Amino acid sequence: MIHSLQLPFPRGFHFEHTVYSHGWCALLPYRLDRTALQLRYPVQLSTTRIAELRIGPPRQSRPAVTVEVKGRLSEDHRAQLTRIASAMLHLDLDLQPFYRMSREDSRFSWMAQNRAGRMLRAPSFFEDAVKMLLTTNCSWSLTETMTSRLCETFGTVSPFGGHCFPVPEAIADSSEDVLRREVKLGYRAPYLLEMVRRIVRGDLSIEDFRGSSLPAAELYRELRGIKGIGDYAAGNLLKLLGRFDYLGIDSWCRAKYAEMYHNGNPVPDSEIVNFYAPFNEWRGLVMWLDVTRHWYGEKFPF
DNA sequence: GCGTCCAGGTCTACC
DNA sequence: GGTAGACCTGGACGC
Repeated sequence: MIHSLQLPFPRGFHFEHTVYSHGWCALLPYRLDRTALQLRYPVQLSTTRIAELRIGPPRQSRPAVTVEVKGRLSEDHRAQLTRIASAMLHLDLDLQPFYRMSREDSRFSWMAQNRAGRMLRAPSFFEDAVKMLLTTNCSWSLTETMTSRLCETFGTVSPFGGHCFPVPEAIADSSEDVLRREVKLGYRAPYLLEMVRRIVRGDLSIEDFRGSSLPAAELYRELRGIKGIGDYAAGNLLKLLGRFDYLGIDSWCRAKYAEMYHNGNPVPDSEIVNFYAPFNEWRGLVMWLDVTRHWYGEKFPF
């Protein structure tokens, strides 16, 4: 049975630019119908019940958000799914101050004009953190493969196809050997295992990062305290929390910046940091949009 | 077919 | 606090 959800969309929301804001839409359990521009995601409502969220192109300026689930949908589950869809699209992020700032600089005013900057997230910060760990020191195709194998090995089978993203408990009961041999995480295996076991023990309240009022520097320090999360991963996880104080520079950003501003000649990170420093608390977002600007004029790569 | 390099890094030991 | 070296995987590339 198909149910529709009503979400509170902020002014200036852009569905397509949110979906394609970075690579998350290409990682399971997200499934993207590129022709219809419909994003699907299986949500485990209980041990025996799974719903599929379907977020589609705008109708009357608002994306159509529907849920397919066998049978009736309780009010509690409807509210839960509404919260999840809202969290995925990061609808509570106010980008108006960022757009006002970008309009003041002709080099970056396109960001406001394109309503860019809202980044797709996972339903949980746990999933964001795991996926970020799996982007470190490898090609994008390997990130896709590792994520798929993680879902297939530990996630519940969805009646709508594929698997759900695993809960920490499912991975915590496993072993480093399984994570290395079957999921092929390599040296990331002990990092993931330590993270999920800390969560299960109650030593790491990972979902508290979302909605935290702590200063960005404090959140950054906490994230760096998770094994396997370094400067790059912590900086980019902060972006998924709506904090853009850190750049999260990786080799791809480095190369793109060098190509855009130095004819491809490598520059030290300190120069990139200085270049975006005037944008203060928005500098991480300005950098990311700047180095991905060609996506908006040409074609999104995912 | 085989060896090497490296990609959307991080940790640890050492200085 | 700065840096060298080790670390998994898998695709690209040269031979």
